[in-house]
Amino acid sequence: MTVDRDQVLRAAAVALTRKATSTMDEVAKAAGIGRATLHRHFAGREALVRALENLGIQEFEAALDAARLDEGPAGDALRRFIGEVEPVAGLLAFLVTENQLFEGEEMNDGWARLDGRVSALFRRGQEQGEFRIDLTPAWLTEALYGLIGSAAWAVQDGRVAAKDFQYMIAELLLGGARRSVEQ
Amino acid sequence: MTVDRDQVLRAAAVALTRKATSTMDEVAKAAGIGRATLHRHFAGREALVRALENLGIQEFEAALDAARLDEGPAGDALRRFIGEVEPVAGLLAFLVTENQLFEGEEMNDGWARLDGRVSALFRRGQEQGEFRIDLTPAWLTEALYGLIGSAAWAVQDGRVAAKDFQYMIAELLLGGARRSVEQ
DNA sequence: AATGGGTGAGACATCATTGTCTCATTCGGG
DNA sequence: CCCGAATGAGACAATGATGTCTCACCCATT
Repeated sequence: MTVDRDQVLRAAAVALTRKATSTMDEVAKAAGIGRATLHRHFAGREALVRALENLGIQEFEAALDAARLDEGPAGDALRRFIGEVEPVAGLLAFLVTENQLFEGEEMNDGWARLDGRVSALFRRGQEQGEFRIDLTPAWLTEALYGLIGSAAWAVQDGRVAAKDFQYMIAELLLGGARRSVEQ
Repeated sequence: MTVDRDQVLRAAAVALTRKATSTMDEVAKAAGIGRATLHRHFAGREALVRALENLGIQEFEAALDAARLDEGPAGDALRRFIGEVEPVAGLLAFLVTENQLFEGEEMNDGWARLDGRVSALFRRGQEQGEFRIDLTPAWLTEALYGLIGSAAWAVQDGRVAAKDFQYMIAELLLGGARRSVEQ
């Protein structure tokens, strides 16, 4: 009887990922509940998006933890992270394009923390001689986000196979398109 | 006196790139004209977005032409293209996220044509032994779009320098983050 | 079986945006 | 210099989404 808030959030994430301008009514239907109930759990659309933001940050952080970024070669850590982040890729793509989140001054500082951890991984890779130093950690971080979003979108659209998600992103980000002697 | 339609479109592109949900009133103000005039030139918001789509496709195609994709090494051609596409990167990022464009069946077939030309470049690079073959042309095309969008956003936000736009994208896409013997 | 909390459906007012219209003004070509 | 076309500002109705409320109903607990 009682609605599972977390389940509603995940359904909302799917609906909004598919169409960012979905109405509260569409979100409610996607979650299999009534619009009134949706409003009972989230004061409004704003609150819903904020809750999704928190969920996304939380899962992103969980993926970072599970990937153990500090252990082993930075490239391997990056591969682990991409594998862990795959289930949330669609939600993250939605949140990133929801640029109104980043307009106000009340920007969730969780993003900065996540950016910091990802940047730190790239920096570690550079300091240990594994990554090239002419591409800044900030850019590598942005690029990783962009590739994750692109891959999530391509998989959702059936242009690439879901099973290749981790491989495609990691190989492109680490090795690039150029054929090199190693590999 | 008479409004320059092309100039209005470019102003609209800037406004909508910055905030995808900008109202017609905001777009009009951004273009320095009245809302009534905006409606006189574009029958409605739908028509405006369609016009922007056509503009984006046209400029994208112009960038492809200017880059002479068939000439020389594929990597060099890609670099030229990235340089040429830089001025339209923001508009393209907006159009790609405006996924409602791709819901209806009346999807502008210009996108397929552009995708084809970009994919062909990657395929040529693979056939000539310049690019690795374990990453599909379709994925490399998606990745290129994603990186262009990420870079445009990062530059707009001041996280990376505008002058590095071409270099960052090309180096990452071609060579990847890993340090390799060549380079 | 009785009870109470949570829910779905719908009604309702409110609000923002859109699209259309009018009218005064202004700019440019003849 | 004058006339006409295009513009800006504002009024207006229509539309769609939002947020709130009521009420009947269902299910779980007691």
